[in-house]
Amino acid sequence: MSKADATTRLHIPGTEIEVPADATSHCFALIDCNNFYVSCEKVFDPALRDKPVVVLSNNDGCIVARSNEAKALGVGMGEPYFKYKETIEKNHVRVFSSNYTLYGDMSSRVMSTLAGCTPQIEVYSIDEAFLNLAGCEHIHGYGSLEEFARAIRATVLQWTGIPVSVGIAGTKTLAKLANHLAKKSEKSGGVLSLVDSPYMDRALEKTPVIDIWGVGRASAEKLIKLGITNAKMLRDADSSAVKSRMGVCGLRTAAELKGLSCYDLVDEIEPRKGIISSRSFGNRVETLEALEQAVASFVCIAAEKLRDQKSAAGSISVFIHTSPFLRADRKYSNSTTMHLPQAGNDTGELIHYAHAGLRKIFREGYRYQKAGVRLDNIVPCQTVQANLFDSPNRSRRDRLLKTIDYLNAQMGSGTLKYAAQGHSQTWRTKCELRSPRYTTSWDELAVVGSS
DNA sequence: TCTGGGGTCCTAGGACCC
DNA sequence: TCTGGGGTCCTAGGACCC
Repeated sequence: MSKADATTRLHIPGTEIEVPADATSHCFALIDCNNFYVSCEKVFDPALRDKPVVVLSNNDGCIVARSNEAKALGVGMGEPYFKYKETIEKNHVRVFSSNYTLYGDMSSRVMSTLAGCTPQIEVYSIDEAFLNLAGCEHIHGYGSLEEFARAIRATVLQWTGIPVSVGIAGTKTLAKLANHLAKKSEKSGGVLSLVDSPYMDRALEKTPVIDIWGVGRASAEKLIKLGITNAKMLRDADSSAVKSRMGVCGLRTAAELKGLSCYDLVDEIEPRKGIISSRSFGNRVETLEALEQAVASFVCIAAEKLRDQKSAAGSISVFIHTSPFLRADRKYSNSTTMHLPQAGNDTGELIHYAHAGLRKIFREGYRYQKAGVRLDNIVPCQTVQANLFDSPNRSRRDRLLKTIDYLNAQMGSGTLKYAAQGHSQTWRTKCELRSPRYTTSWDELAVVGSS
């Protein structure tokens, strides 16, 4: 298919990142359930309507969902419960411990409703999905994308009781941004499209960098120091400045804000590359025996998930750490990875290795509050053949470009990652084949070429 | 003249997402 | 006093192999 060819073509000198040839022809919708966990609770108890409600994390430690009424009281997302206890009691906020079985079930109902609306859907998280809306409004006989999106929204609400917001745009990052604005704007009615929108610049201007999908706290701080405070400024920023602060991810985000799609819809569910089962203990755990018991039960959970996805673990990691809120000099953490002689998913065997790892790291520490276990799957490894160069007199840069041509021709898919590694007093080039999504940049090649 | 070059695996940390 | 859990990807350096 021509689309596959376009997405795998390697970087062309002079541009910062590779962008697929059809990057401007997409139409994504991001459907996001409003206050999802709270909305689930409200479905099952209509008396909660218009009441302030919050849902707490495991161990009732943090607030992980808030109704609009609770948000209005200033209750923060991801904040520890005890900080807001007073506000919550004073305002008769209803408090729920999380019920992930219920949320998982409601999520499947929402997702299957959405799947019935369009042929292509990517379930992005428990409460979000990307849809490919290209051409859909005509198939279903609607006059516009927005009209179609409003119909989807009404269907989900009617069939599941869950209110959703819809953002529509040419890239995933812009669809996220549109969704964000749809949630904030009263008059949007929960649907906002930035496709061919005269308000694009204004929408970007209104969005602070921290609210951009892919920009977290660390990058936001760096961008603000550069004077880049909103999405429009990031879109129009100098690429090399963005690259040096945020790496290739930053370049992709900036490209997506320009309307060049770098992230495609992923509609196949890949097996997990690692499985983590970990828990904070309610109280301090200090003996090896207690930790062994905890680790054994975590391994059981992880091994079951492993068998569910029909994988086998090649290694198992165990980690322990004290509360992250202790003073620096009281903190301790340690971890180890045990390699299995043969990949497996037998609980007993995995517990055996996990315990061996735990004993190893326990000797070095003194007090632990958290313990967990992680399984790493065997990941197939892709290889690039060497012996690409026959003429040793060619300049390095020239040879690298030859390599790119060669691999383009040979592999058909996949892209190269280049890095320079100091070795003796000279530079060494490294190239690894990675999955097709990753791209290289001219900057890196230039460093190698000029050294 | 010009220190070799290509490649794998591992570790560890950082950043981001929900 | 009380601060979640499960993920992905990227970067960089080092050891080691032929």
